[in-house]
Amino acid sequence: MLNDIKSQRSVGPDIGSRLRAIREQRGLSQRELARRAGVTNATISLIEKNKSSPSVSSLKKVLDGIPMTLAEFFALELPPEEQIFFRAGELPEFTEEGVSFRQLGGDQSRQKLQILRERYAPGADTGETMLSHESEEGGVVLSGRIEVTVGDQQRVLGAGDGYYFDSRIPHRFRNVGDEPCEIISACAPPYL
Amino acid sequence: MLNDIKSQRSVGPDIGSRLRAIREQRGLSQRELARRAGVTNATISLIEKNKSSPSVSSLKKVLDGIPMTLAEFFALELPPEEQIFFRAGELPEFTEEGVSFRQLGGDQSRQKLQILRERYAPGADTGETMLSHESEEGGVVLSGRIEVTVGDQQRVLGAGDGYYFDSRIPHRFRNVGDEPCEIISACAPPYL
DNA sequence: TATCAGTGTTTAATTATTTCAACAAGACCT
DNA sequence: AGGTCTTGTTGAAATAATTAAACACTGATA
Repeated sequence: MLNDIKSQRSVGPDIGSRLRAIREQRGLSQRELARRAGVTNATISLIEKNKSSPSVSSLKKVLDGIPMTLAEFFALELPPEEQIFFRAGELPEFTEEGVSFRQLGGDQSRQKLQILRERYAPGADTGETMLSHESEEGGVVLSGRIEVTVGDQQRVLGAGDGYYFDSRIPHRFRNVGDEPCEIISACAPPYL
Repeated sequence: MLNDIKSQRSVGPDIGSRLRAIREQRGLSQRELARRAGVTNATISLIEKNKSSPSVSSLKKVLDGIPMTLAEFFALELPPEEQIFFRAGELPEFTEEGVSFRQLGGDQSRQKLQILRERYAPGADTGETMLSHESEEGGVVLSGRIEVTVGDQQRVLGAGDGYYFDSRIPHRFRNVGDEPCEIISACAPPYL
């Protein structure tokens, strides 16, 4: 390599910008992060400028100083949005306090399976009293961001992320973003 | 480094085992993967035996030959107990003749509900012999176009369209477009 | 048996990364 | 102004990763 790793063959993902963004977001200087990570500040500088592609073990040391796992770090490169085109559906729609449901298959009372296309307006919430029913349910987030609480676990899911749990565990959905969140979910047996 | 990266300071996560497991699962030899990735077989061997910690750019090259993203690779951390949340790249994937399935919720044999993200390559087909099983199933098309045959009914669905039927009725899915088709589907009880 | 094609491993040479140390620019204080 | 912090960057030396080529092993075939 001469000077810039990109001068060769545009090799390597843009690790540098991501690391810099994360570091700056946490208010750490290159030297401070280097100290916590047990590397030199030069290493941080070179990585951030994409002048070297760190070994996995080096990158792990750096991330330990943040701290952040390798999985979390690389998860940030996931597709920004799902490319989905919707045409006007024939699905019946039920709206209630910022949450709209459109359901596949007309009569849910005679079905084993309930499939919904859910839309949460910004700030919409299934409510402070947690939901709980005799089912199992799961879903995939299409767009937006939603905070899912299941028992004592809580995470914010984005496009492409999913969930699956026993519906008897108290749960709650809340759109914590500033844009609507769309989910395709399934529940068996149906929850009315 | 002297001989073994672990002789130094037990540095680095166990990248080697993970890479080896993935490679063997796909039925690739070290040399074949090396050829696809544009590296030498020695590199693969050393990485798998944790005798070298690959640079991120090298690891990316290797994963491109599988193919798999860095995020997916590092997201492959085994569920400690019951897994509720799934990151986008984290879902286990099964591919067969142009159709790939990624499933929410690890163990389908103990679940009431099976939720899949399905991807049909252009021309992919569930087969001339119609499917039939004791379930009910439905889904929503995210992108692409797919011809769905259920009993004596047949339709081509596009993005946003959906379906729901009794799985005992013989059915078949076929990508009649020239681009991949993605579907989120659900089935209860699971069809193995 | 001999041979061929495949596998994974190992060593020396090459190439890349990391360190050590110095440098330049900016902010802040006296 | 001059100090004195801090910041991020860069060059030469030290260290680690990658390659190229050979090795040893397995199973299939003639």
